[in-house]
Amino acid sequence: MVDAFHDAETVMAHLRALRQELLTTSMEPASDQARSGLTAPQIGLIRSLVVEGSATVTELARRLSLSHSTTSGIVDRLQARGLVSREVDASDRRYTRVRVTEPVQNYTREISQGPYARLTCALAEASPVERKAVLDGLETLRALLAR
Amino acid sequence: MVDAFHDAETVMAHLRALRQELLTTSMEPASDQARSGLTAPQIGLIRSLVVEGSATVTELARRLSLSHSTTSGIVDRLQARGLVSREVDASDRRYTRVRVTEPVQNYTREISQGPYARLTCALAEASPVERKAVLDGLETLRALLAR
DNA sequence: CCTAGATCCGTCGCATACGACGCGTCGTGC
DNA sequence: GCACGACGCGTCGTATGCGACGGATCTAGG
Repeated sequence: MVDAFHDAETVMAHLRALRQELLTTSMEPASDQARSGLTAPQIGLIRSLVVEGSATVTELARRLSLSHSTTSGIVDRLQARGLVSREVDASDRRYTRVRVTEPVQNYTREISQGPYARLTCALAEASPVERKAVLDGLETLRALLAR
Repeated sequence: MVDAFHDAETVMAHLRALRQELLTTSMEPASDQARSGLTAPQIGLIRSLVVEGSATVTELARRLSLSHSTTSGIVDRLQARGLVSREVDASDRRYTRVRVTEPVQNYTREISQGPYARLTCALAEASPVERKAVLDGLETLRALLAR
């Protein structure tokens, strides 16, 4: 039991540090993201629209594992910049389809290597054993919490 | 290298989901935290003060792996509730020592099993192999990013 | 003594992130 | 037809989280 407590602290410290490195500090200097002034969540949302197609706000929230209100706020700011658009569905007026505007559609293909360049590079240089350890660890942790 | 890209998406999805489950939704129904109305970061800060002793704002930020401004904000809200106090150091007036107020000092000992009860329980029920997988995975991921 | 640098702190603006609430819209049952 | 629940959406209030800035304070060098 004492070990579990200590391990919990260790896990939380790891997760906090990872979050900082990947979600907020994920933008490398002189990268596309830094130049465009977009944040990681914003790029993730645009990428989802380009790769998986346009969707409603609730669908986007599900894709990004975010709440509906958070997603709505991100769409707000992207819409204010003219990067995405909202259109009310004609057949069912409850739905609002979110689309990427045309100029972005093309540009995004170039940077579509993803907002997680830092993480992607790190994983590319990792050995198969290391990669497996990372994925197994995260899957195991989530499985433990789901019990 | 396409694999690295796919793995990066998987890792990010895991981290997002874990963050939601542990950092924000970590408060179980009818737990001490839910009753007190405190958030996980707030409890973590108080716990650090009780377990590791009073400290300055910068020291607290280092302990919690947070930025100084974020930590200052958390202290602000705890101070507004009368749970912690700020005292200017007499010898060096630049420093502000943050302390837990007396009523909290005693109460906190009871709930000092940690704000991560959910995670602690999950780890306690995990097999040694599972625990090792979790810790190895997180350590490997951080080592990869530090390269 | 006193200027320069270093250090700590608080604050600001912004972007996430959540739950709760209310509004409009669609289907269903009466 | 029509009330009523279900659903999607936007908004509000609040908390976290960051970088950047400026103010106050100590310390070292002249």
